[in-house]
Amino acid sequence: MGDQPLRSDKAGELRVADEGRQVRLAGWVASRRDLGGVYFLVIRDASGRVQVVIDPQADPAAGEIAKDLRDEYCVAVTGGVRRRPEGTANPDMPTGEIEVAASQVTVLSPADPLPFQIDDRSEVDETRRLKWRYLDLRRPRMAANLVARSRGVAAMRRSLERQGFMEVETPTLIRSTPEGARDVLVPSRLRPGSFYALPQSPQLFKQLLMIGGVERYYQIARCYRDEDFRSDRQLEFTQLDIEGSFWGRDDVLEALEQVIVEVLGDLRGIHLETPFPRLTYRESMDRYGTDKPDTRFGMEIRDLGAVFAGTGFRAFAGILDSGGVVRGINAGPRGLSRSGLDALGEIAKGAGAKALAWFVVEEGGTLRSPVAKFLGEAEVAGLVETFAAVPGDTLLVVADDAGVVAPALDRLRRHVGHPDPDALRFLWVIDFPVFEKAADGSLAPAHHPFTSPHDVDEMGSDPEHALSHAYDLVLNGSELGSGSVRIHDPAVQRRVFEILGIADEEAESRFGWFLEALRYGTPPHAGFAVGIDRLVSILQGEPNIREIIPFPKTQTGADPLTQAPTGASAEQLAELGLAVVGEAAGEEAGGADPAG
RNA sequence: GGGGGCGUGGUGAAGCCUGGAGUUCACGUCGGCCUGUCAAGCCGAAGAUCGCGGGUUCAAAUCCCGUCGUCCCCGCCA
Repeated sequence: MGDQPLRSDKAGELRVADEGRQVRLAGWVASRRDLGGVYFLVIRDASGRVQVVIDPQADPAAGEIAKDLRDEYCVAVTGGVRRRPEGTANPDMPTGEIEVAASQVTVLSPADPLPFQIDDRSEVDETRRLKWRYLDLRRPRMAANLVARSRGVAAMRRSLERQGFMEVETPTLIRSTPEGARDVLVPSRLRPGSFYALPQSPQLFKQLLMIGGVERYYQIARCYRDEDFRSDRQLEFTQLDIEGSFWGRDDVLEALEQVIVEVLGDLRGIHLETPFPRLTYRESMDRYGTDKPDTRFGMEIRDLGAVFAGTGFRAFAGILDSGGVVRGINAGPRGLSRSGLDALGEIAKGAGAKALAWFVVEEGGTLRSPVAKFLGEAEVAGLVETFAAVPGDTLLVVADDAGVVAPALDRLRRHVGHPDPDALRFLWVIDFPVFEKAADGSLAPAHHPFTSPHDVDEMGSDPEHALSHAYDLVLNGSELGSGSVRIHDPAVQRRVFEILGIADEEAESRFGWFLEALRYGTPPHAGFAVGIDRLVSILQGEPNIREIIPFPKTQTGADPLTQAPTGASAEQLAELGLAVVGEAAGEEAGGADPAG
């Protein structure tokens, strides 16, 4: 050994062209087959795997070591590359034409019996995978996901560097600006009783960079939001954050389209057509009932107001008279039983609708439905025509306030739709409203208060209809990210705070440092942030972002591997001027490392 | 905060509804045989407080209550 390099070649890269070469491999024992007079090993490293043959007759020493090898031993192998004997090539392996005849085998590090097998043959309980995540990362699925993530991020950097962006880091210990999501707080030792927050996004810092003359900024930014977990949400996650000066919305969208094209070219080997479709928020709500439509399938929402204008069906008439809407989708040929249709009704109710009216189109254009008897001939014909329905189609109709009908039809549509799992439908949703209506009917800001409204006067006079320069990127029904044109005029910013009900003094105390910055010649600027975990998880066909994160946390914020979070020692708490009180105080702070 | 699913040798599953001896299957582990295998094969063995606590019962993996862990969804995520 000594000065000799541990490895001369990567296991997965050996080919027939290497025949006759002496090579030195290092990797893990992926499998060992003992045929009684000859051993076959499969050696795996990050590049792939290759078969190694050990002949104890020719090499008694190597044979002795091979006898004791077990799965996942870390080993070094020296030997000659040779073509496999006639008829023994393995077409399923890229290295299947050759094998390495070992002359020397060294155990670099033995391995205990494994808590689960290193292959993708069976689903292993996720908590177990996370507890031994370093072993899970050796499995093909996770290894491939790490590679995909790395290549995706590299493609983003490549595209942005080519477009003249500069990567700048922003702090992760920042002032808390309690808006939106809950902050993750970090206590300060030097100022006991004071706290930093971890950034929910680099929002204000990237705007300061614009004021600082950076003009084209990007960052692969870790973000923290202390809200409940979902399959697409973790306590910490990663965004591609970008911002540009002297820029408008279309500049942002076009720059990002180039980034996405670069990523897809690398990860999927396809060239996406640009520009991506753009829907206004209004259009998206009308056609799909959501601001993140899955356009991999049709079933668009149709408005039936004209069909039922003056209807004798009192349920519909009453709703239309009081300003509600009657809308529906053609769910296509479902062949559903009564109970299946009732189950759809439950889905609609679960989304807030009072009822679902279903119609099955029969031969001759008549409708089978509990409410068919209330409808006139013209209404039946109108329904069939509006949905371009053919016999066998199931029509699902909801009548209520528009704000109730949209989510109900959205949920129904997603439930009955059959999206092509291989399709990738990127689109932009633009012109979001400034405010969205909460469940209780009150108006709440839909975006952060630095988002530029189309017209700040309209924002004050007609808040319900005011639009903002905010936009989202959507892929296959998932929100990948959002951005906006920012306010660069301090006067406008003050008006916006005012309209949002944030008093001058409050704005001053929370954001004074930022408002002052706006006063020193702020360039018009706009930007965006893309959820990298979400993007890669969809491209990898993974059901959740934990598969894309090397060391994720469980739904309760725990890490099964390290057991984080833990309590803190009395010494740590004392230094920080903190005391644990209430129920939490009863729990043992045993996990803390007193040596800290 | 709410609704739902899951928890059975090291791993994955079946068993649970309809209670009756820790029963079954595949993988892994350990030992033996085997000189061209590649999810090697064949033979044999070991390995479990059925997540935990309580209750019902003559009897609980199974039924009930609680609890812990985990996953999915609603709320929440400017």
